[in-house]
Amino acid sequence: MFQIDAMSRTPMYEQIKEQLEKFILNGTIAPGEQIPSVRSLSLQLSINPNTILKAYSELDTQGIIYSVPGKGYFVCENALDIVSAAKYDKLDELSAVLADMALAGIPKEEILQRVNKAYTKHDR
Amino acid sequence: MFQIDAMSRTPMYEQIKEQLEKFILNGTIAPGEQIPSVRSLSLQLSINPNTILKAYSELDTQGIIYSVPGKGYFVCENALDIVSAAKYDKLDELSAVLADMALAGIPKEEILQRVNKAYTKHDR
Amino acid sequence: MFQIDAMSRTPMYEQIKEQLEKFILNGTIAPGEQIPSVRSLSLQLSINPNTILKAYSELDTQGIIYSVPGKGYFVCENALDIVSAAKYDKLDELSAVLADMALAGIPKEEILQRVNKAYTKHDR
Amino acid sequence: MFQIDAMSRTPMYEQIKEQLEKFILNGTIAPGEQIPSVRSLSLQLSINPNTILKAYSELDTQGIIYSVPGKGYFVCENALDIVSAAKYDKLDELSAVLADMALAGIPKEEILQRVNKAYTKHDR
DNA sequence: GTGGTCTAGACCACC
DNA sequence: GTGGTCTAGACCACT
Repeated sequence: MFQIDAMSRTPMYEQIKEQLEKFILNGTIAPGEQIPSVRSLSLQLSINPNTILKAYSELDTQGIIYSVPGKGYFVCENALDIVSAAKYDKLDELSAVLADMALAGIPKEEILQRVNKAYTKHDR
Repeated sequence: MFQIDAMSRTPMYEQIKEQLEKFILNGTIAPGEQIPSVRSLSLQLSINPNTILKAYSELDTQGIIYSVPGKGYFVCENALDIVSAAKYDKLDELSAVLADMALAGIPKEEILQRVNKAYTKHDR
Repeated sequence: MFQIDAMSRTPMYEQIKEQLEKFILNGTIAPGEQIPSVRSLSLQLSINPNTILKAYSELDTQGIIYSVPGKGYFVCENALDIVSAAKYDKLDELSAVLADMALAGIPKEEILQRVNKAYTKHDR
Repeated sequence: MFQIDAMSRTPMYEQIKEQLEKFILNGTIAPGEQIPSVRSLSLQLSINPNTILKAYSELDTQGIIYSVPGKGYFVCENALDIVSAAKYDKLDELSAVLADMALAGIPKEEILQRVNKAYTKHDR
């Protein structure tokens, strides 16, 4: 389920956060559901438990998951809203990237094609 | 001309690189032209000269600028092509971001609006 | 009667202890009276019996309740005094919190209002 | 300056957070000022650097301090507001404690005396 | 079994 | 020198 690239320059704990957010968005993990325990995921990915814990506790701080000590981590009921809102916050960043690309002479059609691809994939 | 945000988590030398690339793309600095010296820029931004040097030498490695010992740094003739090509390489990254946003339920119109804005600004 | 919040970061057994102490203070449960059995309470709250047992045995150690093997747990005669004394011990902690709030610029009136509210509610 | 009680049940990193917030509130450390480096504080308190880092990065997340990699941690300009707001959020918790104490028969005068003490100390 | 705190030590990036 | 990531392993509290 989870897949980590240890060579990537984006930290492992960030990769875990991103993937879990993705799983929440696409419904692989539903609100209220329990997520893999720190230990089990650390074994599965052959990663140190502390790394998993860091990812989980940051998601906890953001209100996306919550911990029940002795039982495990669970997805918050309003997790979907929070994750979506976070993505909205990245729109300005997107605008900056687009402006760069426009400046670099990347044709508008190239961009639009990518947009369409992203949104038709979602329709399925 | 250059502006650095010390609070940002993107390294200062990266910020310098990005800004210089932008200046090359929008024609503020033309190919063959000399760019600010390491010392002058370090004074202007009150930044350690080593930080400027790191940015410049990476741009040098990429073939975007070149150094003439004793005179300074100059923009390569084919700098524009190289910078543009680098932006093209970021298209796949863009696709990934777009897919995320589609999944997050951000309306396609919102994206298209941003695309149009970026490209009309460029028309000027 | 008892209500447990599994999402809270305060342990369940602590919540049970606090609630039972509250019931003793406000007279819902009188000294000498029997309290819910470990098994029945565990069923009612859908909680592991060990959790209930831990709460009860700590209250036992404190001299607030006592167990009669084969019959159940009962409230000690002097339970009220012991619980009250425990609350007195928290006064210093309260002072520290108040000092913090004073430092944070919370107006004294705001505090006094809360004090009055707590004590008028008690008059009822 | 900082003092940690390793025996306390409140985690060391929490103690560090609390003390730093206190220093910000009482003006010992002003907004914009640099705070002790992770390493220096770890040496001074004979505590592992990771423990300091955990405290600092949580304060970073809360927007109370910010890090400039390679330079150190600094107090945010609006740190005072954020810390004060956090204390306000604890008012409801205070109300609950007060209600408990009222129920326990602690005389109102005892409470008022503590309130006055906290607020006259602040007047100095 | 679960999460959570802490330690000791390594390595990297940035300044 | 600074912060930041990651590992390995210990110990505690909760269920």
